[in-house]
Amino acid sequence: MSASAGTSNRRTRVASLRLRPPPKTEAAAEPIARAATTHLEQLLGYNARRAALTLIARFMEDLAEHDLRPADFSVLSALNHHPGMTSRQLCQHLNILPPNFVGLLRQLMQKGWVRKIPHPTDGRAVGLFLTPAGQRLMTQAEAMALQSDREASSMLSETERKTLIRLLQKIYLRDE
Amino acid sequence: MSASAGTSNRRTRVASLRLRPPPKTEAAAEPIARAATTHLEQLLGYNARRAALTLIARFMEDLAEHDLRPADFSVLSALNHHPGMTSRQLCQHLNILPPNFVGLLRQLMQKGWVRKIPHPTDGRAVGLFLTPAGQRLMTQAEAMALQSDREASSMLSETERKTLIRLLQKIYLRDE
DNA sequence: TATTGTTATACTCTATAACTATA
DNA sequence: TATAGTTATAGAGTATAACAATA
Repeated sequence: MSASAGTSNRRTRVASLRLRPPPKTEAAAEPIARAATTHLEQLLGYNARRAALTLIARFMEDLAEHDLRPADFSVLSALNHHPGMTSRQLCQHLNILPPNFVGLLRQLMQKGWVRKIPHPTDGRAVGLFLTPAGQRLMTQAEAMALQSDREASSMLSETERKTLIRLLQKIYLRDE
Repeated sequence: MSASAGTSNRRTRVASLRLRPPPKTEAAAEPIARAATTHLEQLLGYNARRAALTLIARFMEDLAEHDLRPADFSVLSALNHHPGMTSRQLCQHLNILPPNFVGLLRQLMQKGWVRKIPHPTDGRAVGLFLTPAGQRLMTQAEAMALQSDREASSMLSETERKTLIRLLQKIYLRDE
């Protein structure tokens, strides 16, 4: 999402060009703002993306206070609940390509949140574990994530929230 | 989304490492696959993103047959229904940063789908219009988009689909 | 021969600063 | 002084090919 998404929410003040004769009815400059996306709004994919970007933008702001990005959070959360996963396992379950995981993991280790422990019998594999500092971080970060997510969707009732999650899962769980 | 998302949907065959003593109950290698994301699945943002990626992956495949990417489609669709919009207007309403729009527009013009018409009185502004070829393309592409979106969400009833769109819009329309 | 982890690399998307020409 | 459009550039995120060490 572009930076302007978060900051330039005011309406455009650019005058309509009227390069064509204006329609009979009063279609001024302003209505274009809504109408321009009207056709896209029929698409479920478009709506899901817009909502996801709205929710995630909020989530990312809050994560940044912990010096984390979404991928970091996903990895640390997985290790928090399933210590000892290997790089390969994490990549498969979080849909990260192994070459892209190398740098990510290096950062998490440099920050002192993750450590490697070689597998006792398989010299290729290395188990990944949160350090005590990593565990403390995730206790905070996971609570924050839950709260952040709730606040960003505070316009929904509890029933609506549950319905929404159920329908969204119906879409993507089909794929697995 | 990584390429593996579309192709490597089979279950992992990597054995669990068991670097720690296994829990009392039978926690084998396989259950990790589901459990690893269990905590994320409570988050609306996570679910919206997963669903959006699923829907959009399908959409992108179909778009590619027309040599289009999502941003191209958005721009052409806006121009299809609102001819004469300026670059600035398109950028604001589709949330594209002007510098990133330059190359995108250049491609659309090279492909013969869009043309510029200078504003008669404002020398800075240029109106954008679909060419006849661009109009023919979008007649096909928009029909395809609707069908693609329907098919990718065919596991939902018509009522569920409408509910889902309504709830998603409730989230992101708050922002505008 | 297959798998784990890695390096190098490239492409797309997104972002900022700063320029030009017009108003 | 402000706006429309542009250039150059940088940073994420994501992708592929190929390698060394180990099984």
